[in-house]
Amino acid sequence: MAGPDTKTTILDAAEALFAEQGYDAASLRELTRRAGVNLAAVNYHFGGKEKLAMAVLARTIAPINAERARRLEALPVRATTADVVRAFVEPAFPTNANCTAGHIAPARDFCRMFGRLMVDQPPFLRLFLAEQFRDLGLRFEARLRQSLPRHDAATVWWRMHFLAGAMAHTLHSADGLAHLTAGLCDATDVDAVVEQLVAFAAAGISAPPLPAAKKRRAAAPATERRARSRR
Amino acid sequence: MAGPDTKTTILDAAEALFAEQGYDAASLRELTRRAGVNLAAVNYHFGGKEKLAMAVLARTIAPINAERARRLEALPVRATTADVVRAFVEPAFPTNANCTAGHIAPARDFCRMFGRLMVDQPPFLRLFLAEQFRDLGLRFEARLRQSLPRHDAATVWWRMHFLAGAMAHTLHSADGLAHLTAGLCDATDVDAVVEQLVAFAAAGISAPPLPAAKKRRAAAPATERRARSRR
DNA sequence: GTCTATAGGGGGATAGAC
DNA sequence: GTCTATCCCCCTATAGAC
Repeated sequence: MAGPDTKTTILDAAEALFAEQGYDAASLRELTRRAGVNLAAVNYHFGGKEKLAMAVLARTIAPINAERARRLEALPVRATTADVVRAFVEPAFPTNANCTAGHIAPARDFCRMFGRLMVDQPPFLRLFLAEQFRDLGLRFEARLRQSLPRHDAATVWWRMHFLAGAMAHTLHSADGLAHLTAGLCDATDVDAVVEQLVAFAAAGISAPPLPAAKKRRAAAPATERRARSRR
Repeated sequence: MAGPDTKTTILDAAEALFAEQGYDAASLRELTRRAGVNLAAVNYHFGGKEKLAMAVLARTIAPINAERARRLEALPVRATTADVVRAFVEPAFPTNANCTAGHIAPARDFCRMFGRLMVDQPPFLRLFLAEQFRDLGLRFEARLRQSLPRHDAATVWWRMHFLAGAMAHTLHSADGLAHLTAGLCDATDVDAVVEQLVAFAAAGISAPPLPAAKKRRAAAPATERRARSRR
């Protein structure tokens, strides 16, 4: 009998089902059927569907954020932007190193679940995730600005936002890209994906800040574009 | 009576409701209640909830993709990466120019709807969106590689994928960032947001391709790695 | 702790009158 | 084209036996 306890069994099944279908479309009936536990067990152990979703997320987020904080602390004073980005991105992916180091369970489906629920928008999930990330976000913003002294805060926040979107999309549907490109892009090589994302985001965040947008006029004279901009 | 026909009324209400709640959570009952039309009208005019969602998306995507194709054609031979990125990004946002040019109706809520349904994952939506984007994706990939002759195809596809994630996240929840930063980032200045996204993505896509990753050291002392940076 | 049974409330779709 | 009424499905949550 390979038997983790009921609570863990439910968490594992919820992770897989939320990954596939998102919060709203996933039903407790299918979940408990797959897990081989009774329907009522979810309410007994977690107190409802919403609390189950938060428990699933917390189980994944807590060790990831702890690792992010640890790496952030460990960065040298003059760390590059790429170092800071890596400290944020790498702990969220099941790389070989993360799996052997143990702070991520390799077999689980947390990856797609995480990316999926990050963009799912039931109000309680928005609030829960915002709360989980607020402190860490502030610390990363500060670190990024250390490495990019000429960047203003708003620019750094916008670019962190872009990174979050790229990361969520990659966590959740990298296999979609593999399919679209007929295997040219290999989503199973997690280490390579992380390297790509870090390189992309570090370069994007490091891009020169926009000229204060007062009379912004985009750079190159393409055939015809940008009649003007206001403000 | 300022009266668009029933079909348009339903499309507008669906756009708003899908934007708020996503496909699964939105119900036809609430939708028809808000629109002030009868519940049965949805099935009469569209043939079901799935077909309604595709109609809502098609109404938004068709003019956006037409504009993208037009701008892509109009690019000079030696267009920069930023030009190509801009041709992809700008038509999807309700900038002042797009609204006055008329290919986007400014008052509508297509922005959040589009970003929301782009990451929603009912199978029929995945297929529908993939079909809508395949051709255009191929043309953008070709153009990007023209501007970046040293980039291999897989690298360009990965970075287009990151751009898609950043764009979807921005379309759907830019206001979340405005809230998180207490107004420091202004999501209502669409032109500025587009400039930020173009600058970020152009720099990210232009980053040097990774060294072939043959013997990338995936392992390293797991406890304390990455003391240094590569460049 | 675990199960069965059921309460109680949606949901999408459709038939048929108007 | 539009409306009412209804079918039949599935959902979450809970009460109460074991």
